[in-house]
Amino acid sequence: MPSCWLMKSELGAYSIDDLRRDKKTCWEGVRNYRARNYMREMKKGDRVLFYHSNAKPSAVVGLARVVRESYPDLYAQDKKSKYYDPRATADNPRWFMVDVGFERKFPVPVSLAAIKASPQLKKMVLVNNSRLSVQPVTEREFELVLGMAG
DNA sequence: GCCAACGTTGGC
DNA sequence: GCCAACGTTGGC
Repeated sequence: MPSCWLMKSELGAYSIDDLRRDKKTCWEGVRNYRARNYMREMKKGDRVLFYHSNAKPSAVVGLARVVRESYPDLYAQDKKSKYYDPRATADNPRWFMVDVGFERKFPVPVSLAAIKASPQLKKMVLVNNSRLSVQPVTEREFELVLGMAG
């Protein structure tokens, strides 16, 4: 059984509509070790809740799927990139990314407020560590969120 | 290795 | 725009 994850994107940076248009995208720019480590655990076919942060309201807005397993994030070695990190080298890329493909957009987003209000979702990482941009989701949590999306 | 200072994330 | 929570950096 594939694992489940939640990945955040700032609404203004890259939205579910952008992913629907692009069909798939590389998830560059993650510069947090925990988030990076989770991406390295991802397997092709894993399911992803796509979350908009800095949105009104912030919400899970759709589904994506891992279509390529982790590989070096070369933006870290590109001086012109805003994701440039001088410590990243060809020998030790330091940062990694995955590719995710569009699956579907929810007709009704599942807001953070709704998730917080659900007693069954109290243990979601999203509720307890609001800053982690890539996080694991249990099978049950995943299904519950899907159910709330109608 | 501790911890203060600083920067970033992200909800509100 | 504010600020709490968290992560990172760097002096000692």
